[in-house]
Order: sequence, then structure tokens, then C-alpha cells
Amino acid sequence: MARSKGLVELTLRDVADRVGMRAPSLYGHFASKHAIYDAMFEQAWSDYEATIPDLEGALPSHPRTAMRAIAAHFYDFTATDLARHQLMNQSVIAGFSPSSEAYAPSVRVLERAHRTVVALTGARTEDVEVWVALVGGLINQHHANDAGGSRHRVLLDRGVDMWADAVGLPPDDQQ
Amino acid sequence: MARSKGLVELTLRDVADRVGMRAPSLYGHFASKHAIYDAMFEQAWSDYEATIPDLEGALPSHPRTAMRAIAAHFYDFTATDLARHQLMNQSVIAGFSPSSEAYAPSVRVLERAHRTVVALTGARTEDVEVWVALVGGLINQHHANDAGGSRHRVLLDRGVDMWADAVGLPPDDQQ
DNA sequence: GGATCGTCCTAACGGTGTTAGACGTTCCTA
DNA sequence: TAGGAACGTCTAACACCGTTAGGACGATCC
Repeated sequence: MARSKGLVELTLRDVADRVGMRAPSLYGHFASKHAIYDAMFEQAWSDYEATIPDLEGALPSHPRTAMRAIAAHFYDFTATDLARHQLMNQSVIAGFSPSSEAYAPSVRVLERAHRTVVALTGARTEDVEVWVALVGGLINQHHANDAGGSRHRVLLDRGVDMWADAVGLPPDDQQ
Repeated sequence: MARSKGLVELTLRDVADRVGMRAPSLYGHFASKHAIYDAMFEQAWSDYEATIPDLEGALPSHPRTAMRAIAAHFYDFTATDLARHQLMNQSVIAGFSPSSEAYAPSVRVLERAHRTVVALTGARTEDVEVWVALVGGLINQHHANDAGGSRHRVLLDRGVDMWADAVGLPPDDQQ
């Protein structure tokens, strides 16, 4: 429903209708609307977490190619779904910030990504953060300026290559 | 008011109170609440546009130093003010997207920045877009993970340096 | 067989953006 | 100088939102 009508446009009465209930009955299952968003936030990051083994199982051996693949993997997950991107990476819901429990999968994912990147490239923590910001920034730009398009997928590879050059990764055969 | 109580928490009745009116009277001046956000959006970008001459007047001659200065200038403008950042760079207001007239200053600023960067560095358009995404991504990270802190100012310089290396800018004396 | 629990309901509350319609003031014009 | 349009503000009220209160109903369990 969030995907079709918008994450913030979601209404408790709509949700209740969808599951054959009245809005107040939802409060027997969730403490508040924010609690629903909380569960959605946790689920979105858990869903992404579940895709990581696939990614890491088929990770290219060349560090630079691998970094491109990791970035593209996350990009594809969030750039194709505005609602999911807003939920995971932006704070578009009025007074909502995730609970620490809901935050846990996202923390795990980021820590795991950090370890993976360091193991792969030997980059310093600060450089990994720059890489995260770069990927996030490009996803933002995509949704703001070219939602549905594919221009920013090219920019993503270019950005990752810049970063790879900066941390001293050797070129691969795609360059 | 947006700065103190939050951009989306802003209420027409609050705004009306502040100017000694009742909420419906605002509709004699603005067509809707979104029209107010529209005016704020335009004003924020116009305000930033007004600071550009100061920046470009004192622009360092070294391209790399200049790129750092430009990035820091925009960063300082939006990273210190969450409401302004949400207004200018994110879409946190429910059904709101700026009108084309309100969008004009932001388009002017970005086109001008683009020309300046190309003149300064000779970078390709795609690379300029990567630079924009990088700066925006770091501002996002700042507000999400370190609002009020200064960790990301350092990362900004580091990111710009990565980019400068990639487009072939010579080192300056800060490296 | 009766108490308990869980689940759902209707009714309603306070708050939101917004509209309708009335009122007084200002200011131009016949 | 009188009449009237235009303007700006008001109160009252609407529809919608998240949320709470309180009760009806069935299944479960002692």
C-alpha cells in the first residue's frame, strides 16, 4: 500500500480496510501508527539483510569490481522503490524515528558492510563513511531528479571508481 | 518557527497566532499551506543564491582549494539548519513538491554551480553530478548520524579531495 | 458452567487543513 | 458627496486524521 499510494499518505483506516477491520482494531496489534512504521522499518532492513548472502556468495574477487557490485546491490534495492527508500534512508514521517530494536538490523547491515569493505580494500573508517555517503547521495539524486530512469546507475559506477582510485585499488578490466 | 518546532510540525494556527491572526485569514495571503512551503522553498534557495557572490568573490585560485570552499559553503548553509536542509534537499512534506516558479532559484544555483565547477576544473557533466551527490550525501549523513557535530566536515574535505584526484586536479598545500 | 482473555466493534475526542459566509474598513468613482 | 466594489479579517463548520473509551462477542481454560 505504501508503494502504491505513498508512505506518508498511508492511513490507518485504509490499512484496516485492507485487512478487513476498522481502524481502532489495529490498536490491538500495534501500539500506534508509528509502531507500524517501526515494524516496516525493521522489516525493510531485515529484507535487505537477507539478500546479503547472495551478494557475498557471488562477490567478484577483484576489490574494485566487488565494491561496484556492493554499491549496485544496495542501489538496486532502494532506487527502484521510493517508499522503501524513504523508509530506510530518509526521515519523511513526521515525528517518527525508529526504536532501537527496529534499528538493529540496519546497524548490523552497516557494520557488516563496513567490515566487508575494510577486508576488501583496507580503507580507513572515514573513507568507508565517504563511500556510504556517496552511494546514499546518488540514490537521493536518482529519486529527486530521475526517478524511474537509469542515468544514476552509470554515475554510481563512476563514483565508486573515484573512491576506489582514492583508496588505492588497482584498476580492473572494466576500466 | 520551522527551525524551533520542526518543519512539518508547523501548524497554520500557530503561524496565524504568530502574526496576530486566525488560521483561515492566512488564506487571504496564501492559497494553501503548501503555498507557504512553496514560498519558503523559493526563499531558502534565493537566500543561498544571495550568498554566492561572497563565495565567488573570495574564491581561492587553486582549483582544489576552491572546490573545497564551494562544498563547504553549501554544507555550512544547510548542515547547521535541519529545517532548511529538509526544505531544500529533502521531500519531508507530505504531498508537497515545489512549483516551477519556486524551483527557479534552485535551478539557477545548480546551473551556476555547474558552470563554475566546469570552468574551475574542466570536469565532465557526469563528474559534476557525482560531486553534487557526494556533498548532498554527506550533509544527509551529518543530519542522520551526527547532527550538531563536526565529524562530517572532515569527511567533506576528504570526499572533495577524492573527487579532485579523480578529475585530475593538482594537489594544493593543504595536502 | 462460569470466569477470563482476546478480538473486534461503535462512538467520540482533539487536532489538522480548509471552506463558507458575514462583517467592518478603505478607497475609487459617478 | 454618496454608493459600491474590494479587501482583510472573523466565526462557524466541514471532512479527515490518529487515538481512546467502553462494550459486545466468541473461544479458552479452570
